[in-house]
Amino acid sequence: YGGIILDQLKKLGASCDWKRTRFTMEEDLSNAVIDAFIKLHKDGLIYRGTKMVNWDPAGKTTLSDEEVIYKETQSNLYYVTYKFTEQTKKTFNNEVGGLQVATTRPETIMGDVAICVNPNDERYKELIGKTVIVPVVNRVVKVIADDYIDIEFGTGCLKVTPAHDENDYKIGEKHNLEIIDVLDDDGKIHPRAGAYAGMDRFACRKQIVKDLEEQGLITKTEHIKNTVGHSERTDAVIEKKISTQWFVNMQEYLNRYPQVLSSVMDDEIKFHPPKFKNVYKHWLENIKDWNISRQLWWGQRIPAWYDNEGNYVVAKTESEAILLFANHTSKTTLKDNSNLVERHVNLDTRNVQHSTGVKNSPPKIRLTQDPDVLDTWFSSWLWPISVFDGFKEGDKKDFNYYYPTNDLVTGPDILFFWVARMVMAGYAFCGEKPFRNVYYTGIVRDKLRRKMSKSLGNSPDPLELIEKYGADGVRMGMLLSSPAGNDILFDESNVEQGRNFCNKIWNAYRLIEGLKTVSDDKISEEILASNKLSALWFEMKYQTAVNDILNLFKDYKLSEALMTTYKLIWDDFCSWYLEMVKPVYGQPINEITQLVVKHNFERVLTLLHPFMPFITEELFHLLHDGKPDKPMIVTVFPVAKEVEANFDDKALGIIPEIRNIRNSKGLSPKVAFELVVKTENENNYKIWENIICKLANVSAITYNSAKPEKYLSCLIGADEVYIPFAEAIDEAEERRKMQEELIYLEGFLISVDAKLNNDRFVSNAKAEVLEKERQKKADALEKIEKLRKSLAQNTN
RNA sequence: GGGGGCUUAGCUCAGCUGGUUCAGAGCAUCUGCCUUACAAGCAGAGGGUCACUGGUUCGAACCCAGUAGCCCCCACCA
Repeated sequence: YGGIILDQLKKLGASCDWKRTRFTMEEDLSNAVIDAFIKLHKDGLIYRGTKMVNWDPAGKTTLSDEEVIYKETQSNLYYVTYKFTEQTKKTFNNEVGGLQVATTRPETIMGDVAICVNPNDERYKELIGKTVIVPVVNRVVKVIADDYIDIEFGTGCLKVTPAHDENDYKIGEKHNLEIIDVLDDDGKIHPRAGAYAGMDRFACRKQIVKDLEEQGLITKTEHIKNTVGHSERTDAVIEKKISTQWFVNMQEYLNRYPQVLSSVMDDEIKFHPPKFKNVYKHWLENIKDWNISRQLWWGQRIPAWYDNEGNYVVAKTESEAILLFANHTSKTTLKDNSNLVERHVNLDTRNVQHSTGVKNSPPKIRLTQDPDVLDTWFSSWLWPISVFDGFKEGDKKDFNYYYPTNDLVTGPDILFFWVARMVMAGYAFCGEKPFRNVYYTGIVRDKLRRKMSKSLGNSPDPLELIEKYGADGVRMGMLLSSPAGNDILFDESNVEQGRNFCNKIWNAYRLIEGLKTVSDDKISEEILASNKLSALWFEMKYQTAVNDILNLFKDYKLSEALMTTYKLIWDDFCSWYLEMVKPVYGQPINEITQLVVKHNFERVLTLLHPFMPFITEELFHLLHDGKPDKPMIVTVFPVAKEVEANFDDKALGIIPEIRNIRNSKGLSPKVAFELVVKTENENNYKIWENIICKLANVSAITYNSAKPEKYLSCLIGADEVYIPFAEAIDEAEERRKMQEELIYLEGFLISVDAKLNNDRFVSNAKAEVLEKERQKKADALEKIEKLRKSLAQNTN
C-alpha cells in the first residue's frame, strides 16, 4: 500500500524525493522476501507439491484458504441415476436399473471415476466391487466403499470426482483412482471432459440437468442449503483444483517454532483484549499448509528456476541458479512433508555438458523462472523485520533498536492473515517475537451495527465530519466509543460531544487568559489562602487522574483513559477548580494564582494531547505567547506521583447539597443566605469557608449554634447543616424523610451486625474486609444517633 | 459440525482475585436557570429483579450447571 499512500500524499501537495523513496522500499522489501523464501526452503519448510488448491476462475489464480469466503447458498440437490452395467444386473438390480446418486454439481459428472458407499450400508453391501455407468460420458466405473460416506445424506451414494473435490481426491488417492479434470482455468468445460467442451461451468450445469431430465435420469430435485466458497477478491465461486504449487509446511513450522503458539498463550506477546488468544490458538491447532503461489501479474516472483526437463533449483538470481545447476554433483532433495515422500530433483550434469559442448567453460543452460508470484502476505509477514532492514547484512542499528516493537495496532479480521504470520516470521527469521502487544481495534459500524458500506450509504464522509465538528471533535467522538476489541458504533452524537468538549476547553482558555492580574499584596489574605487551598485540592484530583489514566493506558483501555481525562477537565478543572479561583466579576486575580492556573491548564492539556492533538497544541502555543521552547507533541507525558492529601475536603460536599435544596425548594441561586453548621471539626469547614460561600452563594457560616427557627436541617456525613427557609417548612415531610433514612440505616446496621456476629464470617473473611465492616458499623451507629437526636428535637 | 464470546439504566459500555456506604460512567431524558469563560452552557434530579432457572458459599452482577436469545471465527457433508 506504500505506493498508494505516497501517491495520495503527493496529490495533496506534500513534497519529497518520491522516486527514490519508492525505489528503495521496493528493492529492500523484495530482497527480504527472496531471502525469507530461500531460508525456509533450505530449512525444508517450503516445498513444491501437487495438491488440491482453491482456484478462482475469475481472477485466474489460486487462493489460500483464508482468502476463500464461505457463503450459505440455496442449491439444488439432483438425484441422478447411474445405470447398472449388464454384468451387474446379473446379480443385482432394482426398479430403476441403477444407483441413485445425489449431487449439487452435475457439471462434474464427466470427471466421475467411481461411486462410493459406506461399507456398513446394508442397502449397497452387495454392490461393492460391481460396476455402474456414468451418465453423459458412459464411463464404466466401480462401486467402492469408504467410511467417509455419510449413510444418511442423500441416497448414501457419492459420485467420486477426484479432480474437483478435496474429499474425493483423498478417496481417489486411497483407492488409486484416475483424476480427470474437466474444467479449464476459466471455469469452462475442458475438451478432455468428452462433452460440453467450451461451455461455462454454470451454463453446463443447466444443460446437463436438462439433458438428463430428458433421458429420465433425474428422479428428484431437492432444495438444500449448503455453503459454497467464494473468492474474497472477485466473489467468484471457487473451484477446487489439482495443481503443483509452492507451500509452507505449517505443521513442521510449528513443531520447529513452538513459541509461535506459546508466546501468545503465555502473554509473552500480549493480546488486547485477551479473548483473541483462544481464536489464535484454535486456528494454529487446525492449521493447514499455506499455499503461497499466486498466478497474478503483480507481486514478488517466486525465486525458483526450471530447466526444460522440469528440474528446478531455488536461488536468488538467475546466474546463481545456473551455477547451482552447473555445479550440481549430488541429488537435491526436497521433502514433501504433506505425505512424507521424498522427491528427488533429477539434476543430471549430463544436461549441462550437452548444452555447453565444451568442457570447463561456463555452462549455457536455458532456465525459466517460475511464472508465479508470492502471496502478498508472504511479504507482509516480514514487515516488522524488513521495515527496519532486518534482512540486510552489516549495520542493523535501527533493527536492533526497534525490534521487537511495542505495539501492533490492527483489526481482528486479519489476525490470521497477518498477526499470526508476523509472529511466525519473527521466530523463524529473528528468533524473537516481533512485538510485545497487539491491540485489536474494532470495525466501524453504524449505530444499527451494520458494517459501513457504499451501497447502504451509511458511511459518513470523514472530511465533511471534520468540516462540521473539527478534526479533534471527530477523533474524540470515535475514540470515546472504541473500547478495545469491540466494534465502533459510529453515531454522530459522539462526534458532537467531541465538538462540545473542544468548545468547553476553548472557553476555559478565554477565561484564564482574560483575567486581570495584580500582585499578591493587593489581594486579601483570605482569598490568597483559599486560592492556595484550591491549588492543593486540584493537585490531588490531578494526581489521582494521572494515576488512573496511566493504569488505563497500561491496560490499553483507551476510551476509558479518554473519559477520565474528559471528566478531569470538564468536572474537576472547569466546574470546580476554575470556579473556586475565579474572582468576582470585574475583580483581578493575584499573579501567582493565575500562573498556577495556567500551569494546571497546560498539564491537563498534556494529558489530553494524545487524543486531541490539534486544539491542545494550539492552546499550548497560545499559553506561551506563540513561542514555547518545544511543541507539545514532544513534551513528556506525566508520570504518577504520590500525593499526600493533608487536608479534608469533605466540607465541599455541602455545596451540591445546598444547591439541591435550593433546586427542590425553589430557592433562587441568586439569593444568598446564612448557614449554620454543627460539627466537631469546625476547622474542616473554616478553611473552605470562602469557597463554600462563593460556590453555594452563602453569605456567612456560623458554627455549633442551636437550630434557628424556620431552618431546614440535613446531614453531611456525620455533621448537621441548617439552611434558612423562609416559607413554612413541611415538618411532616422532613420527619418522614429522616425516618426513612433511619429505617434504612437500621436495616443496614442489622445486616452488618449479622455478618459480624457470624463466626464463619469473622473467621473466613480477610482482615481488611473485617475492618471495613467494623468501620461501617461505627459510621452507621454515629449517623443513627444524630438522626434520632434530630428527630427528637423536631418533636420539641 | 467444531470453537470462542456476549446478555448490567432508553443507548453505548465499566465493574480486577466473590464482601451489600457496590449496582457505576458517558450520552440521552426530566426540572430550574440567558449567573459577563462557555445555552455547543450552568445547577440539580429521576432511571436497573445485573437475560432466566437452579446450585456452591456466612455472603453471588462476579464461581458452577442448565435454559433462552444474540454475535464472531473455523470447517471437505456430496
